Amino acid sequence: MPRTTEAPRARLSDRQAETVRRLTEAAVEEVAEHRYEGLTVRGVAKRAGVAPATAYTYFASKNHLLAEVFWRRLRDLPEPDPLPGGSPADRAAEALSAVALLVADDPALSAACTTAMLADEPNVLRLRARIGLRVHERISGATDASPAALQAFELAFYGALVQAGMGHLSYRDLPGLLATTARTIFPRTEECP
Amino acid sequence: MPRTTEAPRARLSDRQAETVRRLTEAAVEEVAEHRYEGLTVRGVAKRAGVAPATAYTYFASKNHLLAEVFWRRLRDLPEPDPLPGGSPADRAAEALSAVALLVADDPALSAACTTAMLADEPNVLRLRARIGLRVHERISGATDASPAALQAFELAFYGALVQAGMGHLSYRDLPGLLATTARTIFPRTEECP
DNA sequence: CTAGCTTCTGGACAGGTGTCCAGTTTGAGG
DNA sequence: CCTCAAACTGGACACCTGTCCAGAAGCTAG
Repeated sequence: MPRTTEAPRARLSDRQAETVRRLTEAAVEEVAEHRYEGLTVRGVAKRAGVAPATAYTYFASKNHLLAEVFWRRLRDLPEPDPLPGGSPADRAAEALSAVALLVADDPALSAACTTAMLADEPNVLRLRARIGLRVHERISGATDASPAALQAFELAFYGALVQAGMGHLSYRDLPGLLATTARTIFPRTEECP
Repeated sequence: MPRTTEAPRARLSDRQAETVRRLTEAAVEEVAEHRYEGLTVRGVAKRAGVAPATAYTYFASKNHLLAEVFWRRLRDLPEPDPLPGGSPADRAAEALSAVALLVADDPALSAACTTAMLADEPNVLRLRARIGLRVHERISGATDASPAALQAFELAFYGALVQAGMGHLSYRDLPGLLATTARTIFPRTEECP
């Protein structure tokens, strides 16, 4: 009986996991060439050397596929050091900057992932929940500020991510922006009685 | 020569403006019945008593149509009273709560508008720019806090809107959440020396 | 080696999308 | 009342999407 791995749909055999990996890699390449609009599941399948029907076995749509790309990168992101140097604000900003920069090397990819993540589909929804949880863990692990401050910063993070995904902000500016925002939200809590 | 009105595409005659109005109204009804996924431009056209080709004359896609619905409501929203009672935080929260609640009466509609607003299409992009400008005006008009605080709150607002659009937050909770967030971000500036 | 499962294939399918255009209706100006 | 341009119609079009399934190919246990 074949081994299994964590998977986009359920449990996968090694062979299936490899197919899925090739598909997600091909998706990254396709999006780099054709951007979000130009990417099709059939195109990704072709590039991955796989029949379209096979791709659809694992991914219900291109949004599902791209969301999986983001999720895999986030999953593989090492946890931030627990309480390293710096103020609570800096630690929080750093913890989320890493997430914001996950796909920042390729602008087309980051835009595509953002769009995909926002899709209203069951599979995307499931991935989004996982991602949201991970983000929440990262930020609450990075600082012990008040829940209201944490929530405010988390909201601002998603706002920034969406703005960047829509092209209103550059991904490269996100770390700086998050740092400024964190300093606006967090340190006051300590300074004021 | 017929009068013209501000329009989704360009300048419209009275007759065209009426057609567009009927289409946006029909869209609201359709989305209430069939939700975002079930809405089709052809369905909206039928309900509005108009040929599909006519609908496509004014709206390039269902996202464009739904974004227009949101934009029209925002356009018709009265400006917040300039500096009424309350702290800067309360004023800011109030100014943006009104925006968040624009489509909150119908959950399906609010979700649909959120999804549509995030689409990567030229027409939606144009509307988004207008809406972003309007939001920015509202918040900067409501308080004279520092630019960093304003930006932080604006980001949090969009974050909250997206979370609500994705169903992670209830629209009804947004005003309270925005108030809490505003109080976390703003008043400190004044209270601390 | 082979039986029997798992995985992949390739092509057909129904449905939806946005575009186009020749032809009809509408209504304002003369 | 008539003219004529603006606005709408309806149906055909090419394309894309996700689903399905019968059969081929690949692996693994016996």
